[in-house]
This record gives sequence, structure tokens and C-alpha cells, in this order.
Amino acid sequence: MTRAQPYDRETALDAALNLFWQKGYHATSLKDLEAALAMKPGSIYAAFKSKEGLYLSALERYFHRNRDGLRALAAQGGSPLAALAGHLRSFGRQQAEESGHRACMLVKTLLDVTEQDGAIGLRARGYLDEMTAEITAIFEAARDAGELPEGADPVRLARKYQADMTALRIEAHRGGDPAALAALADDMARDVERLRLAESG
Amino acid sequence: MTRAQPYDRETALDAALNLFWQKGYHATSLKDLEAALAMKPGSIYAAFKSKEGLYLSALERYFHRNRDGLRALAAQGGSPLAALAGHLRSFGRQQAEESGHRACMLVKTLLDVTEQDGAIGLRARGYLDEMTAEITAIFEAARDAGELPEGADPVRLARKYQADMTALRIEAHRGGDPAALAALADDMARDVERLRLAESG
DNA sequence: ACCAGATTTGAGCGATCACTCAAGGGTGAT
DNA sequence: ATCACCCTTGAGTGATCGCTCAAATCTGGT
Repeated sequence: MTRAQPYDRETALDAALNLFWQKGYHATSLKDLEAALAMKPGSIYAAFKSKEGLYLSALERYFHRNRDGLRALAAQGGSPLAALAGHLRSFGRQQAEESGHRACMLVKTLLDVTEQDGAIGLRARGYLDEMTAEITAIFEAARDAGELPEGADPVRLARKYQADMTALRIEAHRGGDPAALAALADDMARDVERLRLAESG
Repeated sequence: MTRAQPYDRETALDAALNLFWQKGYHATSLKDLEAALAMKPGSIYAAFKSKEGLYLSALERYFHRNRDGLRALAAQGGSPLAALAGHLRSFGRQQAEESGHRACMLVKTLLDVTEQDGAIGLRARGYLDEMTAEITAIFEAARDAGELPEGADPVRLARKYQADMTALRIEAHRGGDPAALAALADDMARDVERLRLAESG
């Protein structure tokens, strides 16, 4: 057998993700990463190939975490629309906790990298598209459950929902009054709930 | 009199703004700026003090441009709500033109810089707050014109509007189907128009 | 024609960047 | 105990970073 690795890949990736999330790709230096991962440059390059490779691996981890969270939301049974609205509200409320007021890592990545050069921007766009698809699936479930009016377009609704979530997280990043953030989340959640109300009109 | 300056300050600032907007603060090097501004490092530092100073000057220019645009929107007479809704729709439509699909520079700046260190992040937050105030003023005009229901809160409405605009511009940056972007803008514009409809209900 | 003074110039500063690789060291098989 | 193997180590690579400053250049006043 090979020698056991003195570092834990998942722990290292989490540390890298946190650092990249805070400082962005360009502003994070290898020195920073060496300290955060407790790894020497040689080890980092052996494990992740390059700074870009490390970023991509961290981003993948972030994406899977978020996608799984969304799937859990969809799988919890009950009304899909209520689940989506509740997700917005709970995000709006959780701002007071920890250091968590940070924008979506995928959006941050999208804005951070140049045009569509490099693999990072393309990957972020791809993940965002996958997230759109996940949300679309939930709206389709809502439609199948009879929660949506006749002409509703799940893809269009998903894009609106994703836009709201993006804006909410940016507002959280911006800081400011927690009550105002909760109010914003409530406004957005109401938009989702109104879809069901419109059904009976 | 002093010698005429071979470079034009506004032209240089526009060039710097474009470059920073495309590449972000950290990814833009002095070499890039020298080429874009057609200025040597010494001149740049004489005129703008530092890379950070240049960024702040360019950001100020961006802010003033956007704020003035918003004020022109408010001053064009007619229904404030209709003006706000139209502004969203026209932004959603203009995506096909030029290389313009870029996120809001203030938001990009906010996500690009670390925590609240440095003057840049603070300045971006300040400008965003000023934009919120401008939008609030328009909603107050709408209220005074009798376009809003009794209990409507102009500040809260402004935050929602700003969040929508932010999300719309990020969606434009993301690229994708122009029709989908227009549809998203239309959804958001409808939210604004619904405020007036609610008045009669 | 000439000077005083402001501005531009661009080579080059130390620091830091992402990254490499020969040497060192711990592990499991024998 | 010894070896082969692979991983880790960290000083060091050339390139580029943001930035400086003495010298060159141009201007308007006389």
C-alpha cells in the first residue's frame, strides 16, 4: 500500500474554499494557501496541479454542497412552492449568524474572472446552469402537484427564483440592517407564494 | 500658464474604467493600464497617486454616470412607477447590443475586494447606499403621486428594486438567451407595476 | 533666443508572484 | 534490519508586481 497522506484532502479543500471565497481568485496568493492548508507548495501542486486546479476543485465542492442542499429541499415532501419560499426566508433570517454574509461563490467567480477566458469562468457558468436545472425541476414538481397556474413556465420561474436568491445573497454580502434583509427575503418569498394564489384567480 | 496636458483626464478615466470593469481590480496590472491609458507609470502616479486612487476615480465616474441616469429617469415626468418598470425592460432588451453584458461595477467591486479592508470596498458600499437613496426618492415621488397603496414603504421597495436590477445585470453578465433575459426583466417590471394595480384592490 | 518651471519619460527598484525539483524522511513489504 | 517507494519539504526559479525618481522634454513668458 501507499503511504497514508498526512493531510486530509477534504479539509484542505474546505480551507481553500473559505480562503478563495473571502479573497477571490486573484487576490489569494500561494503563500495564503500554504498557511491555510498547512501544506508546502510542492504538496499543493502534487495534489491539485496548480492554483487554478485547486480553485476548480474547491468550486466543485461548493457546487455539490449547494446542489445537494437544494435536492434535500425538494425531497423533504410537502409543497414545493412552500419549500422554495421557506428557503428564501430562512436565508434572509440566518444573516445574523457567523461570518456567513457572503455572496454566492459561483456568482463571485463569474464576476471575478475575465470574459470567458480560462476554465474557471466556463466552469462557473456550467454550475450555474446546473443550478437552474435543479430549481426548474422543483417548479416542475410544483406544477405536477397542481400548485401552478396553467400557462406557467418552470424554466422562467426558475430563472426568476435564481435571480432573487443571487440578489439576496449579494445583499447579505453588502451588510446592513438584518431586518431589512429579512424584509427583502420576505418580499421575494411572497412572489413565490403568489404563484399559488394566482391559481385560484 | 502651465503646460497643456498631452493626455485627457476623462478619456483616461474612461479607459481605466473599461479595463477595471472587464478584468477587476486585482487582475488588472499597471502594464495593462499603461497600454490602455497610453500613459507611462510616472504620469499615472502623478495624476492618480496609485492604482487604488485610479480605481477610486474610475469608480466615482461610474457612480456619477449611473446616478445621473437615474435622476434623468425621475425627471422625465409622467408616472414614476412606469419609468422604473420601463427602465428594467429597456435594460433587458439592450443586451444584444455591443459588448455591454456586464454586471454592475459597484457590485463587482463589492465582491472583488476583501471584507471591508481598504478604501475601495467602503466606497463601493457608500455608492450603493446612495443609489438606494436615489431609488427611494423615486418611490416617494410615486407615493406622492398617489401611485402606491397606503402602507407602502419606499425604502423597502427601493431595496427590492435595486436587488432586481442587480440580479438582472448579473444575469446579463452570465450571458445566455436574450429572450430569457427580456422575460426576466419583464417579470421584474411586472412586480413594479403590480404595486399600482394593488392600489385599486 | 532664452530661461524657469511643470510634466513626461522609462529604466529600474525591492517585493512578491506562481511554480519547480533535488533532497530528505517516513512507510510497508520482505 | 533493510530496502524500494512515494510523499513531503522548502529554498530557489524567472517573471511580474506596484511603484519611484533623476533626467529628458516641452511650454509660455520675457
